Parts: sequence; structure tokens; C-alpha cells
Amino acid sequence: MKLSLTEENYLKAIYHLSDDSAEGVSTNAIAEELSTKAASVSDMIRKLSKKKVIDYQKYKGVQITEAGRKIALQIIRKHRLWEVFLVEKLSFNWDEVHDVAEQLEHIKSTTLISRLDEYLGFPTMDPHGDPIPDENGEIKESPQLPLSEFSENTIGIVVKVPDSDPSLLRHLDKIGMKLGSRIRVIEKVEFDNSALISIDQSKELYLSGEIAKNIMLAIKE
Amino acid sequence: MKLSLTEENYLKAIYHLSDDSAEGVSTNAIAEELSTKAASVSDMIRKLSKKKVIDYQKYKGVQITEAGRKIALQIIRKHRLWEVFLVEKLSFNWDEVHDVAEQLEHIKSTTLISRLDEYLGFPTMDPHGDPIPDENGEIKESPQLPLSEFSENTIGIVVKVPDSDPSLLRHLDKIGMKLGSRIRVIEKVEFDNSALISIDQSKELYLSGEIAKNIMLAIKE
DNA sequence: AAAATAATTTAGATATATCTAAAAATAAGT
DNA sequence: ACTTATTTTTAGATATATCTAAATTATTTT
Repeated sequence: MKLSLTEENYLKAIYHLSDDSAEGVSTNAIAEELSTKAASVSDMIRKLSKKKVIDYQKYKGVQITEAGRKIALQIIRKHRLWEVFLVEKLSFNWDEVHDVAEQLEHIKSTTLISRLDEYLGFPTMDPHGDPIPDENGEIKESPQLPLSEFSENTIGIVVKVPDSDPSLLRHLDKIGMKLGSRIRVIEKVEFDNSALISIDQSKELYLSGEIAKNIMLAIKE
Repeated sequence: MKLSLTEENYLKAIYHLSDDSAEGVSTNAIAEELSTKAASVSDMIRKLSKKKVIDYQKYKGVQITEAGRKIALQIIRKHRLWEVFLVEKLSFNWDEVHDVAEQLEHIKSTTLISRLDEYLGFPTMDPHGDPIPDENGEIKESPQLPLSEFSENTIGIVVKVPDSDPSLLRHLDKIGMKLGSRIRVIEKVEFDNSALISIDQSKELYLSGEIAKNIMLAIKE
């Protein structure tokens, strides 16, 4: 199955939006996600439907097919492997990699991506903690909870932060919180849902409830 | 200056064809190079001319401008740096890298390319021995001659082979001749212009005049 | 230098990806 | 259930990149 760059981006958007609800994905939601107009989405939907990567009935929203899901996962695999490369090998900060990875994910070469995977030591998650699907599209997710729901005196490893908000990523970078950081919740403040935490057994600071809700931790202890 | 992927490919083709002669580059030559039709080239030429990356008068062929040359050299820089990456880091054979590099060269990010350059140790030539332009488009070329013109008992380092012919590249790979190989011309055969050579002070073999003409060596001794 | 040949450009089509504005279908409010 | 509002689709345009066929310009041959 050969898809154009644009078709790949649509399919990826539809895959991501499918996670949010079991319902079909609406035309407007896709338009919003891709910063385009509903009319353009309608056109593309018909094309993708003809290629059997989505199911579609007029006015009923779309659902990704198994074939489409496989393709989307391979694009996501490439995106995340390139992100690991950029951060680990080229010393990018994890808040700088998204735009470049967005381009690199469309490079066509199965040899390239399997060699890259090997070169990086077969990583299982990208620098934001998102899991990297394998060649068959399988994902191994570890059990995780938002920091805000951790109780006092428990420890977790940062495994996921939203990669969509640069200002949050910059802030986390500033306080020294990264993927893999060991977080201990020392004290929870009832009044504003903030929490006193320690990062990597050294720095202690208060984290607002708003931020805590966005940090996913793998349960450690 | 922002160019589309297609515009970049046209400009690169025009740059390469400009080397061959001091004359302007003909429409047909560009069409041939890009496996397209003269009519399409005519259209694109007008576009590139409007963007001031080439000079053009109807029916008179095109000449690349200084601005165009700078852009072409940056694309070539990216192409060759990626080739080094593929061969040195991902263990590609040097006859496998062209198609992938052809895609990677269009990734837009100055940070990416300067970090990649640093990561690779600021290489001066790609795996085929072609020089890598610096950020300013400067090229440092070392003095070189085809193997066929070396006299008996002289030594040279393989610095360049045509990257356009996979069958030649595969053959060179098979006989163990690579970029950087130390070649000694032991004996020249007058009858067919072949030559007895040694590769890296070990393997000895006869090389046809046809192949010898295509191997560029830097003069060593 | 006129005729033949080759190269190049234009005119008109097609395919992709997008848009705005209008029409049609669905969902929501009373 | 009927009107209103929202969502989605269609119709018609625009821009890019391509093509074929015809017209035009340049070059070569005799």
C-alpha cells in the first residue's frame, strides 16, 4: 500500500483520534487536528476509504481498519525511533524533536528503520515516554498513573508527558524532570492539589496540580 | 528562500549539469536527468527563474545564479552527510545509500544538519569520495586522477567512484575496493589498458581499463 | 539560403490537495 | 414534532506538478 505524505498524515491523525473514544472519528475533529477545513477532510476521507485503510459512511464518521492501523503504527514507530536518535545521538532536547521527527517519519525504507532500531539498541519508548511499536505493530505498555493520583511516599518513574505543549516541556526541562526521572511524592497539599516531590533523589520542589495531572509515572514502589 | 521538494530536485539537477560544461544547461538535458518531459521542464524553469535561483532566456538554456548555487550546495551537503551516517553508523553498503539519502536530503532543519555534521566528526567526503561542502558552500577538493592514468609502481587512495551505477559499485564491493583503499599499480597491460593492482597491501588482481577509468585516486606516492 | 531536423515553448488536460460558499443531513432545544 | 443550530458534504475555484500534441524558434544539412 502506497500512501502520499498527506495521506499518511491524515491516517496518523485518525489513528490518534481513535484512541480518545470508541466512536467513529468526526470530520470536524480531523480538520481541527490537522488545522485544515472540513471540506478538505471530506475529500481525503473518500480517498482513504477507497484504499481500505478506513471505513466510512457519509455523515457517520470514520473508523480505522486493521490495515490502516498497521500502517499508522509503522509511521508512529518511525517517528518515535527518530526522536530517540535525535535526543540520544544528536543531543537534541526532548522539546525540540517533534517537528524534525514529523518530517523524518515519512522517509521510505524498511532497511533504514530496522538498522536504526538496532543502532539505538531496540528502545521501547521515545523521549516523551510513549511506547515504540515493533515491526508488527505490537505495543508493550507498562502500567502507569498521573503523578496527581500518586499518594504520599510512593515512587514512580516518569514515562510519559504530552509532547504537544512546548511551554510545558521547557518548564520540565528547567526543573530537571526528564523521561526516566525517579519521582517521590513527599507530601500532597489538599488546598490546591499541588505536591511536594523530589526528582532523582536530590532536588525537592512543589508541583502544581495542573502540571501533576499531565505527568504519567510508572508505578515503582 | 523556500523551495518545494520538486524545485529542490530541479535545482540540484541543474547544478550537477552545470559542471559538465560552461554553457547554459539545455531543457532537454534537464528532462533527461530527471526522467521527465521537456514541457514540464519549461514550466519549472520559469518558476525557478522568478525565484532568482537561475537565469533564463527563452530558447537559450539556463544558468544557475550564485543564490541558486548556494542552495544546491546545501542540499548536496545534506545528501552526503546522510550518506556518511548511513554507511558509518548504520552499516549500509556504499551502493545502497543513494535512494535513502535522496529522501533525507530534503529534511528541513539547520540544527539537525549541524548536529549531524558534528556527530559524524565533520567528515570532508562522502562514502563515494565526493567532497562535502561546508555550511557556507565551500568545497575543498584534493588533487586526483583516474586509476587508468597512474603509471606503474605508484600508489593512490580511492577518493571517488561514480555513485550512479549500482552494478559497478557492487563489483567494487565484491573485490574489496572501498573509499580510502590504498591502491598500488603493479603493472599496466598495454594490449587492453587493464592493470594489475593491489588493494590495501594484500589482494592482487587485474582491473579492466573500463573500470580503471572510473576510479579516481588521490596521488599518494 | 532554403529545406529539413531538432529543441523548446505554449496550449490545453489530468491528478492531487487545498479552499470558500452553498446545499444537505443530522443533532439539539423548546 | 418542529424549528434552529451544527455538522458534513458537494460544487466550483485555485495552485502545483505533471503530461500530450501542436506551434514556434534554433540549428543543421545540402
